[in-house]
Amino acid sequence: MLSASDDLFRALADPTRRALFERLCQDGEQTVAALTARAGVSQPAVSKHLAALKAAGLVSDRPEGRQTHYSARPQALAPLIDWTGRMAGFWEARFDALEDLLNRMDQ
Amino acid sequence: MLSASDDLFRALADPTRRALFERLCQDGEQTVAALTARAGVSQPAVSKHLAALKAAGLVSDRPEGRQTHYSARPQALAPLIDWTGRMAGFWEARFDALEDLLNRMDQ
DNA sequence: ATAATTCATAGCCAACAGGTTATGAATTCG
DNA sequence: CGAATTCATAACCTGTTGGCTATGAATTAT
Repeated sequence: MLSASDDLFRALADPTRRALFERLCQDGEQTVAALTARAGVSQPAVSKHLAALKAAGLVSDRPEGRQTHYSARPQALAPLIDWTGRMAGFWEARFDALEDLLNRMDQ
Repeated sequence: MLSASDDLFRALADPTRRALFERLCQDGEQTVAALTARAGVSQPAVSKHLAALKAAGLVSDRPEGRQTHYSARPQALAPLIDWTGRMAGFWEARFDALEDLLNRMDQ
């Protein structure tokens, strides 16, 4: 059962990758060089992380001359938001059921 | 910069672990044996996953005799929800700024 | 034309993650 | 007490991951 959002969860699991995505969300489009300058890892490492983010749909790239501009695609977070919502939803549902039960016991 | 929610993201990265958490959210408290029955992996594997989930605060355990009951703690998802909110927030802010700029250019 | 810049890919390596079987501790049943 | 059950831990193996350096392709600057 390989969900499509599997890539999403896995992509966000790495702190370096999350930091890259955060920067793109905050500051908008950036070149690889700009991202590398603050990433704390080598340029090839950054490129690989960006490839992973792209595979998960979290970023898109815009080649222009010899540089590549990357930008965030926060829409890609939707499955994650859905999932957390479902989990919280299940929780509420079970909580409501308990409340119901307690109410009935009260009578 | 090792964030506390690092464990959280990493814990949710594994599909087997997510499935365990989902089951606990849906069906409530479960023993290790019950979880193992549907996990598709061995009992020790399940125990290890549960330990990881517990380390991330996603589940709590309740030892009772020779069995251990696990249950979900969806509150632990809060940092994740916060984070996605911030990312979307940054996005909106930048979007609004762009809209603003376009409006001003329009005049 | 030559040199420099920007990025992606290849190749390598150490560390980690997820799986297994084996085992042991604690509890419960006969 | 002895046997069986339930779970966690240990020991081990393998594939993956994240990092690096080296390199090459493509573009831009001199």
